Amino acid sequence: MPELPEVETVVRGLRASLPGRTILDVRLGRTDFIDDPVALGEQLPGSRILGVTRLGKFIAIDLVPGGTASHTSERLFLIIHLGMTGQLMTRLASDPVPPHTHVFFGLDDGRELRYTDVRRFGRILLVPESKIGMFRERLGAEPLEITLKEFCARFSSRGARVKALLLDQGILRGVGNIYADESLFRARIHPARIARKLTQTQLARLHQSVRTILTTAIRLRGSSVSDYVDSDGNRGEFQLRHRVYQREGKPCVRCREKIRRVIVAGRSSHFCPRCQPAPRVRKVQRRVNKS
DNA sequence: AGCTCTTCCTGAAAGC
DNA sequence: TGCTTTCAGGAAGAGC
Repeated sequence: MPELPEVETVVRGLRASLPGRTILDVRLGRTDFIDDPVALGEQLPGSRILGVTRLGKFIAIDLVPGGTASHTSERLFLIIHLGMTGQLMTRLASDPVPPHTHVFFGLDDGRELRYTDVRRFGRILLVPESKIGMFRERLGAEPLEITLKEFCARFSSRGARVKALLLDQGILRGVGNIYADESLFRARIHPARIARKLTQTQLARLHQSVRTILTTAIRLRGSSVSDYVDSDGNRGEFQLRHRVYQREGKPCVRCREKIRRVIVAGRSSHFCPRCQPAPRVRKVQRRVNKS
């Protein structure tokens, strides 16, 4: 599923071929995941693409309005979240259309930017430049930019499980289930540990592990475990390097113990019980029946 | 306030 | 074999 490395790979692909193009038209299929579908058709045709950037797991396409709205409108950001099964690809308008393709942006070079999403957990919205600051403020820090000091500040005061905090987009933006589990394994921290009980050494290890895992995953163009493909339709390769994610019952690469899966923060969490020791639980007094 | 659980959706895979 | 059930997950919203 698309997390930071996958979204970064898509963004790099789009950045290579979209800037300078003009959106000619917008065609919509199902729209229940689009904040304001009417606005897409009204505001996008005629607009020119300036650039493509990533904000956490969001793709931001920077546009200059050029259509009927150009005399009033400021710059605009087309924001796309891929959810779980979303795919954003450029194709020739004449290419066959895969099922569950719900949005088509016709371009001035004979191609289309297409959004396909089986489960429609994704999201599409338009944000005017004047409000992009507000949008950005609700997101946490970029995991590849945050300093150790700031990282510790965001974790060491919290009573939630470390896994829940890694997934919280208001703390770090871009980490999802795969990279949370892989980072925790690398840092040798159990996903159910309470964040404020982690030592400085453990937090430092986690900070560095998140960076290492994400950087490596970007280099391998993301993890393709189900539907993920990049903007050219190619799969990633980081799934071949997964140490715990979806490896339940298989031997730990470090100690051979069987990888386990438990639910933490409502999410499947994969870990090695030997390398990532469980948090100490106050033993419940067990009353022994004496008679 | 802070944290966890539930809900949305579909198709693949497991279960019977 | 074929039908039914379960499971996956991002993030909003409900619940505790």
